[in-house]
Amino acid sequence: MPELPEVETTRRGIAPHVEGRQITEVIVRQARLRVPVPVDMVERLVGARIGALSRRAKYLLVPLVDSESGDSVGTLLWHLGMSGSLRLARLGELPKKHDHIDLVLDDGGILRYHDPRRFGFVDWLAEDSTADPRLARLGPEPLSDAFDGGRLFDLSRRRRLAVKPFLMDNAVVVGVGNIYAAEALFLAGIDPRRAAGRISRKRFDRLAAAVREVLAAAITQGGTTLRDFVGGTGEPGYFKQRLNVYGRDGEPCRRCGAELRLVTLGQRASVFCGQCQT
DNA sequence: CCCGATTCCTGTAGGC
DNA sequence: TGCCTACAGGAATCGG
Repeated sequence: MPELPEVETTRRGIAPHVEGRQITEVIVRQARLRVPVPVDMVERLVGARIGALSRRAKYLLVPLVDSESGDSVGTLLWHLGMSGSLRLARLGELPKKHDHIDLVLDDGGILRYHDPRRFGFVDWLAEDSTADPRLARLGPEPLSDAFDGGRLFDLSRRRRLAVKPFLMDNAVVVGVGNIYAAEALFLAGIDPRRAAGRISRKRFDRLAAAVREVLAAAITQGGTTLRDFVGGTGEPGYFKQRLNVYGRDGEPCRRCGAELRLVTLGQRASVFCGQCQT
């Protein structure tokens, strides 16, 4: 499911094919997504040109400029939810079930949004996208210098929340969902149930490094495909075979052989090794 | 402020 | 075999 590495994989996959292209037609087959598709999105997009794609947290940002003047006309804020994917199709390629939105481009390409569970959305941001509250409240990018063990330590003092939901809080650090939180905690040797406020600075340094390591490795592998995630050019991600704990409860720990345990933290399944993670 | 619970959605897995 | 239920989960929101 799309966490940061999957969104980044999508961005890299589609960017070369959509940047600089003009949108000639927009087809919305299902407007009832997590956030309803803005009613005026079609008229705003048709004729506009796509600028340089970027990513913030798990959001894909698609800037649009006026084809004539080059002036910014706004930005699409796209979230893939848990089952969404954006991929390239060719003109004439028939939509399948759950292909909710097509952006038809002037070279015959189609940017096609597919989302069976409709937890994703696309919304319209006017000129100054940083003012949007969904972006303004976000913590630092995990692969930036602003994220480190010191930040985790400072924000966690006197907090009794378990470290796993703490790490998944977007105000702490963005882009870390259930899969990569579990994997990073395994790599750092930290029990996901441990209260965030009772973890040392040294162990948070290890955790921050583990978050960076697992996200960078997942991006290299094209993300994690559990069921149906595909990158921008339609290929699955290959990080699943590198997973140490996520989805492996009852199976042996790859490090020590102990049976991996399953607990619920913050209403999320959390798998860990009771031997390796303390 | 902190944190747990609830909500949205649908395909799939598991139980009986 | 087929029906039913539980579960998957990001993030906004609510309530204690």
